Amino acid sequence: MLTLSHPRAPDGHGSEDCRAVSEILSRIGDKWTVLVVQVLGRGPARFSELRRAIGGISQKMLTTTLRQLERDGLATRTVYPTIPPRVDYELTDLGRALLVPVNALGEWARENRPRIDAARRRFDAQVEG
Amino acid sequence: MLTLSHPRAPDGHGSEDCRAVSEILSRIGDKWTVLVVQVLGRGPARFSELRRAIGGISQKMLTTTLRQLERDGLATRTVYPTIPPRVDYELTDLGRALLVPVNALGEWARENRPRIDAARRRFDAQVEG
DNA sequence: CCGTATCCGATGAGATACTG
DNA sequence: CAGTATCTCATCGGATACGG
Repeated sequence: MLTLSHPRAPDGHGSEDCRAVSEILSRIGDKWTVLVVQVLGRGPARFSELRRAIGGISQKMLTTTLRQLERDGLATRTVYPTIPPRVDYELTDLGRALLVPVNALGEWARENRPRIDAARRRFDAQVEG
Repeated sequence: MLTLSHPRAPDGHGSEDCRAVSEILSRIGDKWTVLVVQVLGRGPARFSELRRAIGGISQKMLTTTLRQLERDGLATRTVYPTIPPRVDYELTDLGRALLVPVNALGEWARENRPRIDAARRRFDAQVEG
């Protein structure tokens, strides 16, 4: 199932795969996407709930981020034509699947953040000196 | 014990952790960082090798990306004062550790890209219609 | 309540030219 | 070969105002 046309890569990662990682990361690596996905990971939520749960996000960016998630099939948008209007957002199966590797990365970030911070301080001290 | 339904965060992820994911993703979610990390994952390489291995990166961006990796303690920079000069870059243990969750995300991207593309086509068709 | 439209500053990133 | 400096353009994201 896995074609290994390139003998170079250590364990089956072709260079197309590298581009794939890069693209998905550029896609979800913006300021708000993963935060929204993680909040939605706790269950469906409406617009204003999301906005409150994520502190500091502007209305514009929340809308934009949610539209992108919808477009990519990671979340669904359900409109209840009541007055006042109510809109629910919910992760799709695809969105929930994404949460797995994202949380793995989160775990890594949480564990290694002190090391990164220390490295930065060392580097900046060197440069300044 | 954990319930599967609505209530709280599934397994002990506080909101600080969410921010941590977000920050690390914003850090490595730029256009070139993961590509460079993945190439370095195959072993040490010098500047021009990296540049060739990654097609399309400008000299400026490669330098910038490598400096950030160095600053964050993810890669080392070794200068050989020969003529012409030679500079080797290599992943640190921290950098290699990062490769694990990044590759997991890459695996997800590779597996689900067709689904994302299909969702996008559906969405765009709707909007246009 | 849930958006869209617009303006604007900050950052990202390519092209090019120059140095040790 | 490896890197810096500068210019330029595109995109990101916040603030604000308005509409259904």
